[in-house]
Amino acid sequence: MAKSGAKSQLRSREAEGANDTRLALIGAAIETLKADGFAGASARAIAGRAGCNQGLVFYHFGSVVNLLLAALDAVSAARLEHYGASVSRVDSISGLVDAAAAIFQEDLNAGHITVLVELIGGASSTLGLGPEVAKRIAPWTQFAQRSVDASIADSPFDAVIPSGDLALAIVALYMGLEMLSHLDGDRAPALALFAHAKRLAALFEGFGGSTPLTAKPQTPPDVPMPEEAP
Amino acid sequence: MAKSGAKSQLRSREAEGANDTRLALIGAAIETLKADGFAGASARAIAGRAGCNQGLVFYHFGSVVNLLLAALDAVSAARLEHYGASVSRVDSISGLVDAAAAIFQEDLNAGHITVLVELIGGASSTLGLGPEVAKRIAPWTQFAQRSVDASIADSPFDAVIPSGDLALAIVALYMGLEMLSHLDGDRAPALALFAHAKRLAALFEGFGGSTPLTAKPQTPPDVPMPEEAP
DNA sequence: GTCTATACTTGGATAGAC
DNA sequence: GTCTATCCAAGTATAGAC
Repeated sequence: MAKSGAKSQLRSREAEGANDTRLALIGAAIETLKADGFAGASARAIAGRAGCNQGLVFYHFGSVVNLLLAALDAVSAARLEHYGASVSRVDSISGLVDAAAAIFQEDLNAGHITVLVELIGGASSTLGLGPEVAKRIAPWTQFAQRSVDASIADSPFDAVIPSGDLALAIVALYMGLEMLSHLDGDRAPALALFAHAKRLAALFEGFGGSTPLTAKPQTPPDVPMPEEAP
Repeated sequence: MAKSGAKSQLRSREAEGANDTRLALIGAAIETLKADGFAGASARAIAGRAGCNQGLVFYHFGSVVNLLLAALDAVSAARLEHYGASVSRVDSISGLVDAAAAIFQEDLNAGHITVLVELIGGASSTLGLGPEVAKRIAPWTQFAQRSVDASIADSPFDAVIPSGDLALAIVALYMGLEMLSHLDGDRAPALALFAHAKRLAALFEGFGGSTPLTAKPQTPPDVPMPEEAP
């Protein structure tokens, strides 16, 4: 953040400016993690991107790692809110796959998952980071499990695999696809998987007997999703 | 590597010693990537673990990144050879799942995949590393595809999802499960997934009609696997 | 709150002795 | 081929001026 031009005489204005730099640093930390990874996310690189001084990282967050965790918090909160909105009106497997495909494409293009993946990788080198990151991933798997429960409860699916284990697999697959797609810059194969998943979902719905095999069921939501965790 | 004690007078002995340090450095690089991640894999840390001087990293490999890539080559070669031996006598889906479960447990306990995952994460921060890592992952997905082809060709599976896309998903899931298990130190949920996969495989074999639903087919290999890529 | 300046540490890489 | 010594760049973190 540049100097605040004219000196502000109101406490509220000063606090506002301080909050602006906090947000600017968090945003810059997110972008730096996406572009340069954990190893490249230094206080200097982040502050440079935010347009402010390097020392402010330590003034506002105490350490670089704390800033990175604040960045993860921000990404996690924003994405979970968006996921909830997308999935709230889904109550079929193929509908869930549709929503997941759209969400995944967004995440892939914007690099949201990269933030998560880089911090997991960085957790190996920074003492104490692992548990903090794990704490922030839990809501993702919980959300996945709730979504699976809501749209699969009455299908034959939950008989063969518990929703908790399926949620873990979904999150793992999500992260793995992000890594591979990000690595060779080719998003097409990962997106193709969702097309296959949709076909499989239609197949399962056919076995369930509730919906035809080819048609895409767009039933109105009669069972609202539970509220998001705060 | 410690000093070679008595001075060796044979060229072959000297070359032997040099190769020993090369191997020691590669082994130490692998262990350092597992323990301290990409960000912690410095020339000093690796050489310290190998018991030799830091300068030898640059003498033998030119740069730290080159040593890390050599480490990935070593892990990749060793694991692919082992995978090939495990899968070579498999020609059913449930047999493949059995082999994959055993292999995954080994990889998880030994941390073999961590080497791969850390290098992918590090590729974001080091210019030019990405393509080199991608080049070394290709054999893994190719192997997965060949294995899927060999044991699934006559099942209804390949009608709904091409083996190439399925192979990508398997590798992605493999890496994602490694990351999550490594993060919170709990391997049980990932391993539970393989039990579910086995049940699913038996289900598919039942639909295929070629094998009974509960029995594990252990037919001798009549179609040898193709040779490994060099 | 923000900036400049600086102390301290670690890491990549090279030169030269043995 | 290996080691010691060293240079230089980059990073974390703090102190003090504004």
